[in-house]
Order: sequence, then structure tokens, then C-alpha cells
Amino acid sequence: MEAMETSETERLAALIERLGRLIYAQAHAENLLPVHWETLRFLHRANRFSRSPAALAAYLGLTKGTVSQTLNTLINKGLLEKRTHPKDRRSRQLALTARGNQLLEQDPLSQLCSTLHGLDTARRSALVQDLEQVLSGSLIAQGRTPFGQCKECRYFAKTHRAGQPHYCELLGEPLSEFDGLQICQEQQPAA
Amino acid sequence: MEAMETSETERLAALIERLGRLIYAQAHAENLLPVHWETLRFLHRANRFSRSPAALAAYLGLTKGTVSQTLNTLINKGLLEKRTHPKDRRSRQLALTARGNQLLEQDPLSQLCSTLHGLDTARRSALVQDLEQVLSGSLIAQGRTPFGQCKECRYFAKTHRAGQPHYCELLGEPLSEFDGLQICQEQQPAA
DNA sequence: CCTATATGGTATCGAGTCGATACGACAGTC
DNA sequence: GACTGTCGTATCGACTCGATACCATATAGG
Repeated sequence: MEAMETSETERLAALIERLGRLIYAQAHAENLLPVHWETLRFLHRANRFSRSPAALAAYLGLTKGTVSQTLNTLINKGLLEKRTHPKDRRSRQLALTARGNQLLEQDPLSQLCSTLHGLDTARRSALVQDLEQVLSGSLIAQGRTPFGQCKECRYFAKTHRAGQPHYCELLGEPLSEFDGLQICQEQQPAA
Repeated sequence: MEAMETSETERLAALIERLGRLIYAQAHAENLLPVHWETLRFLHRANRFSRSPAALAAYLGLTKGTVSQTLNTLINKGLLEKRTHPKDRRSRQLALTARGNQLLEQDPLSQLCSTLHGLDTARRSALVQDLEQVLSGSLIAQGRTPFGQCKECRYFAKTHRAGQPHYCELLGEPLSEFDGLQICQEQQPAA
């Protein structure tokens, strides 16, 4: 029974799992389900190249069919809008409605934030760094998309173009300061 | 739009949420659902005073009714057994079957473990400590049960009794070395 | 001893996830 | 124009999950 002597890695994994369940249990607030909150948060953080059903499915690790249904429920609740993409008529552009953005201000995840606020600043920075490493490591090991920040991407150029301070060398699009902070489907961490 | 400048706490919360989703997406393996794996893990780690439907419901943050159904599906799959508690005929004692224990060796969570193994040892210890603080802080803030380790409890006494090395001063029961490592419904962190 | 009350568990219902499967619409390539 | 891959949708069945109502048993107070 080598399971008796729970190693530190196992305890750590159990901790992360349990924190996940904690968030999950809180996320039934406001008559929504966990996946709904995750969708709203994603659309708030994702850049304009990533606000599509396909990107959301990749982000959540769900099938396209499942995500399609979830989006419909959110649209019926008036939290979300869906339009055909002007340049690729197969694709759909997603956007939060005013009510969607408003609801996001009562995000149950902010309860966790206030607990995190009590941590020592230096240790919190180390925590972010470590968890980021663990997360992207695991995602890449599974062949999934990391969805990192735009400005941390190898294609992010600090080149002025069309009145914007930055530029994406992959998609050939100008980027604002704000764009650089959002997460992107295509992001590949800089070397 | 103060949301544009995502603070470090918000990024940290998002990271934890995303790690939770990562585990969730993996947990559809072996024809089980996430809550099934969590149940199996709980029964593996919980001491004999905590292997009941009520304790599991408190652990998961779900209602008794929901847990009751989930347990039935696991029993139907032959992974779990349920007996009436000999001293309280309202209560049920849960136990993993041989197949249940066997399945637990293919726990998809072990994929995360291997990633965690790559972390620096010192930082990993700090990580465990910090996350433990965050988790128990959040749980207590919500009025929920921390489910800490028996040996970290204020009622854990290093008193020999009935041939066992330790003793629970709350329940008046002798405790083995192994008992001290398991998690308990009644645990209250020592001062 | 008997009754109130609290606690542990179950049964049923409806909304909704979720994977699987099959399908339709459209883009890009030859 | 046909081929092929990608994006999205519709439908089905298993199951979660909260809500509600309910039963069985323990415990406390008179």
C-alpha cells in the first residue's frame, strides 16, 4: 500500500482538485451553472480572434456540440449575442450583452479573490509563476491550446501600424494596448 | 473599465479556475464522470468516521439527494459498497470494492502529478502551504468543513490506548499511525 | 415513556450538461 | 466543379444537480 504515505505531489494535486470543486460549488449562483460562468469569463478575457464557439470549445476542453448547446442557453437568457463572422461565413462571433457584462460583476469567483488578497505579495507572485508553469505544461502535454496572453506571444511585435502601438505578425493585424492583455487562441509563448 | 488592468489576484483566481477545468476535462476517463472520481478519491482518503453519504455531501458541497443518486450509480458499477452503520441505523458506511481500489490506480489525476513532479522541491513545499491556507480559508469563510488531516487536529492525542499509538479525544477512539494521515469530517486545526 | 425535533438517507421531477453521432454550410485546393 | 477539411448545429441517452417531499432513526425534554 504505497498510497498510505501520500507524497507531497499527491497532496498538491488533491489540493488543486479541491480548490476546483470549491469554485464549482460556488458557481451555481445567479441561477447559472459553472460552465456558464466560465463562458462569460472567457468572453471577457478573449481577444477578437478568439471569441468563437470553436475557441471556447478548445478552451473548455469540450466538444463543439456541447458548447453549441451551452451558448444557446446563455443567448436565451439574454447574456450573449451571436453573429455570423463577416469574413468567414462558417464562423460565428460571440459578444457579451450589457446584461452579461453586468452579471460578471457579481462573479462568485471574486470570493476567492478576496481570500487570495490575504496572501503575502511576494509569495503570491511566486504562486502565479508556479501555477502558470504547471498549467501550460499540462495543457501542452495533452496537446491542448495554452490560451496565453497576447503580449507574451512570439508573434507579438511592438511595431506601430494603422495608429495602433502593436502588431500581430501571425494574423497581420494591428493591436491596441488592451489587445495585448487579452488571451488568444493562437498564442504561442515567446522563447 | 477597471477590469482591463487584471490584478495579480484576478490572474491567480483565473489560473486556479482553469486548473480545475483541466482536471474536470480529464475526469471523463474510464467511462466515469468527474464527481465519480472525486468520490472514489474521497473514500480512499477519508477515515472510518467520515465514510458516509453525509460527509461526502459536505466534502463536495452538494445536497444529500444528489450524493445519494451518485452513490447509486457507483454501486451499480460495482465500485462501491454500502452498509447500515452498526451503531446508528440511520447512517450508512461506504467502502470501495476491490474493483474500486483497482480503478483508482488509473486515476487521471496522476497525469497532473507527473507535471507537479517537475517543480522545484522547495517551491513545491511553499505551494502546498499557500494553497492549503487559501483552501481552508475559503472553506471556513463559507462555513464549510475543512476536512483536514487527523494528525493536525486539536483532538489528536499521542496517547497509547487499546494497543494503538494515538487517540481521538473528541470521539474517544484509538487511532493507528495510518488513521492519523487520513482526512476527517470532525477535524479542527490545532492552534 | 412519550412526544417533539433534529439528523441521515431516499425518491421523484425538471433543467441542463456532456459525449456521441450524424449532418449541413462554407472555405480552400486541385 | 468535385474533394476535403473546418465551423457550427440537431438529436439522443446517461447522468448531474437543486428542490421538494418524504421515511427512518436518534436524542432531548417533559
